Amino acid sequence: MIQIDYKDSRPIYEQIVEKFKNLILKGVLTTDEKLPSVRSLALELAINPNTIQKAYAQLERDGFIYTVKGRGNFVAEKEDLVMEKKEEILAELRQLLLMAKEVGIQKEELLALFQSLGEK
Amino acid sequence: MIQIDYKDSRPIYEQIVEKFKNLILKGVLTTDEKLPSVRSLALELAINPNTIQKAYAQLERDGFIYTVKGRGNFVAEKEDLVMEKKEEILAELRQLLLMAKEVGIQKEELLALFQSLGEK
DNA sequence: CATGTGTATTACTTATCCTAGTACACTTAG
DNA sequence: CTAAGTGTACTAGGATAAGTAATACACATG
Repeated sequence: MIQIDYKDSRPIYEQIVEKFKNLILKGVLTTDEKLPSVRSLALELAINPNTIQKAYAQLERDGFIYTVKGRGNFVAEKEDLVMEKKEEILAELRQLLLMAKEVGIQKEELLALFQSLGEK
Repeated sequence: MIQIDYKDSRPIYEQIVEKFKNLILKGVLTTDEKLPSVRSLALELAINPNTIQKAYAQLERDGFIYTVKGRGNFVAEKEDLVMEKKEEILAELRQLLLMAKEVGIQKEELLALFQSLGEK
């Protein structure tokens, strides 16, 4: 299901996070589906359970899965995922617009930027 | 002119960068004014010249100063500084707006955000 | 060409990150 | 209620990266 690439310089847990994100985004894993337990996956990949744990914790922070103690890890709703991403972007946008104002970027410049993107 | 705080956990070069940025933004150091040489400041602070060098390199990357080999480091024009900051913000904004589009944030939402900030 | 300037190379020390070992805590099936 | 499966916390070892220093090089100017 998941495979580690030791030629890849990125840490193992990061590779795992990415693979699961792909599986979820592509719909291979669907809402509320159970992920392999930390132990079973650790056994399968011949690595330490804590490394899987770290990957799962990351996936949870990013809103891709939810965890139930003693039961396992499950795929989160895609709706939630999108909403969360939206909120993130809007928050960043707010902050950036404030900075823009401080630096004296004119409203017209911003609106122009806006329009140019909308047209594509 | 500059002082190191050893209780501060941040690296020395970073403290120096910040102090000079403040001095420049507050106008204590004015355009084309010469900064202390790497050696003299290193001597004064009893640290290695390379650490000062690292700080100055950072300040140059950030557009706060410009360097002339064999002559020294000098305060950059404030105009340039602001322009650079502007470009940075606009670039980030462009990227963020693209992401917003990908996630399906509506034009109305963005415009509303714009307006709310403009009114303050 | 001597002195003051920035720069490059190298190495040492320290802090941070990744992974592992182990023990603990919760949930459910039987 | 206990056994087996689950996630979690704590600690420690090893590798990697970051900060600083020592030293030597290169450019500018009087």
